[in-house]
Amino acid sequence: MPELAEVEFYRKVWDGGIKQKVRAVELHASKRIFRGMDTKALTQALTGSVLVSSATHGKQLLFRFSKNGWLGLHLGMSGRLRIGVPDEEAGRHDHLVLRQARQALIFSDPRQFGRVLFHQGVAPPKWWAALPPQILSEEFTLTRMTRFLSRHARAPLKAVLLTQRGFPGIGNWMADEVLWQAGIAPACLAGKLDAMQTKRLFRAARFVCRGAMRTVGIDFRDPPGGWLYHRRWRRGGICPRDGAALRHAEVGGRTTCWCPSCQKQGF
DNA sequence: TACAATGTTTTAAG
DNA sequence: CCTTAAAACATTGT
Repeated sequence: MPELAEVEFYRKVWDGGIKQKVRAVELHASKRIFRGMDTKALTQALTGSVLVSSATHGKQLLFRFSKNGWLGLHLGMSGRLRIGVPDEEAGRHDHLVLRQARQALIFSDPRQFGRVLFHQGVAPPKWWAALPPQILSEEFTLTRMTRFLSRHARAPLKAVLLTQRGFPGIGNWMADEVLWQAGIAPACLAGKLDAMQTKRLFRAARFVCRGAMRTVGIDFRDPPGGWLYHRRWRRGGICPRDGAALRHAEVGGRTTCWCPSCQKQGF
């Protein structure tokens, strides 16, 4: 499920536990979300520590704890964060539970495509520091985006937009939304855009991120009215802009929805 | 039953 | 070494 704005929403869910001590850590150590990490070290370090702050970067979540603990989470396809009562019994998919006096912070992920990372140190983990510029930041420039497109010139734009090194936070529905708002077909190759289309893509990427953050990112409400989002799931949907029948097909390895009449192939 | 699901990683091929 | 495409991952729901 979670893309940029959904991740931001879930971050705020756990913020209810800020400034409070973690009394106990419960986790399903053998589950895939803990692959390659030391769950004993995580348990040891977080037990008795205090949740200090949280941040998101694209689809990445980082929770900072006292005693130099840094908990990184990725929600994958089906992950979500929620708050439970302090002694809530962990369900089958509740793979990580941080128990505090007033509530339990719960990470559940049925499909386990998500991931848990843990780092102990004064500085933030290096994988966090190495993340590419966020789309809504100053460092995400037209020049940078253009360079990224040219490096993937022979791939369809849909696939390029899903690449987290270039467009951190963009997922399946946001990629379709960006392309629809830019008026460019998803199968158009990234190297085929002219300067005007490139600029439209850049503006659409930022506009969609901002609009999602101001709606989904606040309280999980739907994205702004008039967006493709509201029509893309049903078969038989029509384009909000010109009323043409929307098309669905697999592009760049993912189910894709677009308007064949107002989204143009490059030349 | 079989397939698809708002995602990444690994593997293989070009 | 770089880019691209496809399969794999685990579970649920249609």
